[in-house]
Amino acid sequence: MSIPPSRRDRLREETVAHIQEVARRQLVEHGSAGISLRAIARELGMTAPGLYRYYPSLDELVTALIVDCYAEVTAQMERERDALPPEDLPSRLLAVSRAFRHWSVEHPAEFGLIFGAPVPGFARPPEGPVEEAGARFGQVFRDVFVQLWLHRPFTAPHPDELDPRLPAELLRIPGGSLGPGELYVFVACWVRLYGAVAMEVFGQLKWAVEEGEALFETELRQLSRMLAMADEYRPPR
Amino acid sequence: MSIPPSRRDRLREETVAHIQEVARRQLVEHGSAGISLRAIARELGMTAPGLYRYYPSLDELVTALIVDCYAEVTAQMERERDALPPEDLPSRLLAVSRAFRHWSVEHPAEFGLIFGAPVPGFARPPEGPVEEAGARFGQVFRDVFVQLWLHRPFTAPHPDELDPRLPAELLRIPGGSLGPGELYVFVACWVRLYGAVAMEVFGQLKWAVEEGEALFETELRQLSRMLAMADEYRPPR
DNA sequence: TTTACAAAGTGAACGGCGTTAGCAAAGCAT
DNA sequence: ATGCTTTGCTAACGCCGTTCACTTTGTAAA
Repeated sequence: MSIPPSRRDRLREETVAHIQEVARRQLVEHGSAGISLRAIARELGMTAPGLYRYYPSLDELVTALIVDCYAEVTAQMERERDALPPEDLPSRLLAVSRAFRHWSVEHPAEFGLIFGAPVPGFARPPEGPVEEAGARFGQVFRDVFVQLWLHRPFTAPHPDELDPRLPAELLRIPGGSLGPGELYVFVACWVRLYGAVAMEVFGQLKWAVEEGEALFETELRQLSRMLAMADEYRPPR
Repeated sequence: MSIPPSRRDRLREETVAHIQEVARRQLVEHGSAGISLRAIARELGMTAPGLYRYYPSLDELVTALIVDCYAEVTAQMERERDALPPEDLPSRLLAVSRAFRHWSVEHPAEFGLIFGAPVPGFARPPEGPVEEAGARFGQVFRDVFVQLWLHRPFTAPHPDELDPRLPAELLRIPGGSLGPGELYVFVACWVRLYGAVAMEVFGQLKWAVEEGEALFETELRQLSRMLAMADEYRPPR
């Protein structure tokens, strides 16, 4: 099945890695709109049309970058999670949440690319590798959440309290044995974390709080209370 | 103080309105990156350099657009608020929240422009009219929230439960007589609403919920519970 | 080892972009 | 009628993504 990579294949992979690297730096320094094939080629000592041997368009390059970023934040969250004992699920939930925020705050351009407004011209199709990378990302928080509920269930709202359209939708989430009420709590928790991080990264929080971490930690503490793990909340470090 | 507008001044204002109108349409149809001076000029029957008599750069035009959008969503929220009796504060809070979501869902491009990732090249300075428009926008939800607390206070977390850095920061918010705990609840509520709307508009919610309104209404209902107005929650329409 | 083929990269060109500079016409006030 | 300001134009510069035709280079088959 797997053919040993020829010399040319290795060279090609190296070039691809080089291109992504330079593109990533341009993303960081000039924003997603500042990624330019000509500038990348210039920095690599080649010409812009040559890049079309590696990507069919600028959009596809940006898409590859999106997949990369998803994989990066996913890996960081998994790393922080795996540094804690598998049975300490409260700590693991706090860890993946904090890892998400840390990566996002330290990579605002990348965060905007994958979690911000999809640029109409730029790609974001429901099929393909972006969706898969996004699914793998979402799995990390979800898995820890489900494990937490299995080992120490919390009290969730009764399904009657949910919008009548919600339960059917929520049950499509691959959430083990969680009921609609618990699935809503899961989504609501993630919405809160996403909201806090997005507002901080996008600079929408400065009117209220300069130090994003202070708000985020308070949110985590309140979330812990909601998940019946208030006693297990610990400040970071 | 106010000089009657001369004929030329009127013409100028009309041209400015025209430009913004066309630019807005381009924003809607092609995204913020698709706004082009040349295309605007083409549609207006003039040439691109002529536009520089009205805006010093494309960035400034986009900035003007941002201010416009802020004013628009603000006005819509105020309109929905004022359609309800001043003493019915729970209904007013629900109304401004729903108005925020409705405007955002129906104007995704505009939402991305004002609430999404700031494009590095594009403007978003802390001074100037953008900040003012943003402040006026935030005031709407905040005013209703403060009024609600004054007339029917809810129980907020004790300041000890907040991150130690938070109270000092929160007390800078012009929030009447609210204490740190109540101010945190205010910010947390807004973060939840913002998070739910941003995820819906940015398409980050589809893995969980197709119908954004269902989640949003459930959030509103849970928020109502938190604000001791659970009995006053009513589904929309 | 020669030959055929595929891959990688180039230069030229097209149309689009924001922006600047210099210039002509029109409007306004004196 | 004279000056000045405002408005808009053309031309140009340097970017950009993308396509096309071409050369060079590496690989594999004969």
